[in-house]
Amino acid sequence: MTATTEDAANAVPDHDNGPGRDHTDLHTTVVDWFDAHARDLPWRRPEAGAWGVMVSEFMLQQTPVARVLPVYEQWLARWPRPADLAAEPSGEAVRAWGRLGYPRRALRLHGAAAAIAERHGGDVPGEHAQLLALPGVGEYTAAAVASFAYGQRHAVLDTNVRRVFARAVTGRQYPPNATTAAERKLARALVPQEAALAARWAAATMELGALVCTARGPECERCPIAAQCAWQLAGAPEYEGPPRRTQSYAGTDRQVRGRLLAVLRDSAGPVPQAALDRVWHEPVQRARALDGLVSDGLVEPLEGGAYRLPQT
DNA sequence: TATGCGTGGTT
DNA sequence: TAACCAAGCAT
Repeated sequence: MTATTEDAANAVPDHDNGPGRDHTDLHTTVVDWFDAHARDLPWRRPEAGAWGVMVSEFMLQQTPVARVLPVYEQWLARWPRPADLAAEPSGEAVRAWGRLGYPRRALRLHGAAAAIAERHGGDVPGEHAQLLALPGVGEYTAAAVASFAYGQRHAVLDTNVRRVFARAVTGRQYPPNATTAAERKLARALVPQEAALAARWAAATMELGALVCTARGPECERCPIAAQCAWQLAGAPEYEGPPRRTQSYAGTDRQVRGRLLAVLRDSAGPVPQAALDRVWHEPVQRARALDGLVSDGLVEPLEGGAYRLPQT
């Protein structure tokens, strides 16, 4: 593969990521900051276990911590082990998901629990490859669970870490739209050698991005590495690059799906077609959205035109 | 690689 | 007040 413009644009100076470079001071500074400032989140407590970590990671995919907290607590109380969730219909997972958004995650978490019960004796696997094979688990989540729950050494590259590295190392206000090979390479180069430290580094860099090095209004005065931050040293230049397009929502199928599913979720039994028809005026889009929910396995059609959450 | 996929708080 | 943003994944 030839070097692309993007690769060149995201190249990191040799003095920052040269192979074998020692980043001990950086690791120490960030991890010490984490020890002093980390939030006390339930999935970080020892009693959460690997299942707690996995549940939290699913819920935190694109959903803020504050909204996850109450649902997480109820979820773990009801389904303390993967097999407990696997024993229930997937519709119960969708219902318990509530308004966290992206309800396909609930379906995938249920599927992951079933796979864990069947293939792994009911225990969340510790191997990255086995985690990655579970529904709803991608590169980030596999690395996060292996790192946080099992103390393994992985590059954990989420949106927070990408932003921290973009600023502190690459000198840009924001990372590229899509994760690049250069970002992955940099993340790997910065992982501490020792596994236990690597796991703390992963959590610490994420926390720094979540609390201090935020997307809007970063609080550089509070940042432990502001003095070494490439973006700060460059004078905090504004982001240059393709517009980071924000997703529209109003009037989309997603909005219609959300309304349809809300009715199903809040209803104990089957919902007649007529009740669903009331959530959206435009019949073609309404039917398309409902079809999509059915084909996604989020909704089950019944004889006679009624619908319900899946019973399987 | 670009797109679809929810929801609600913040600026 | 729209736009932005939030621990991504699957296709």
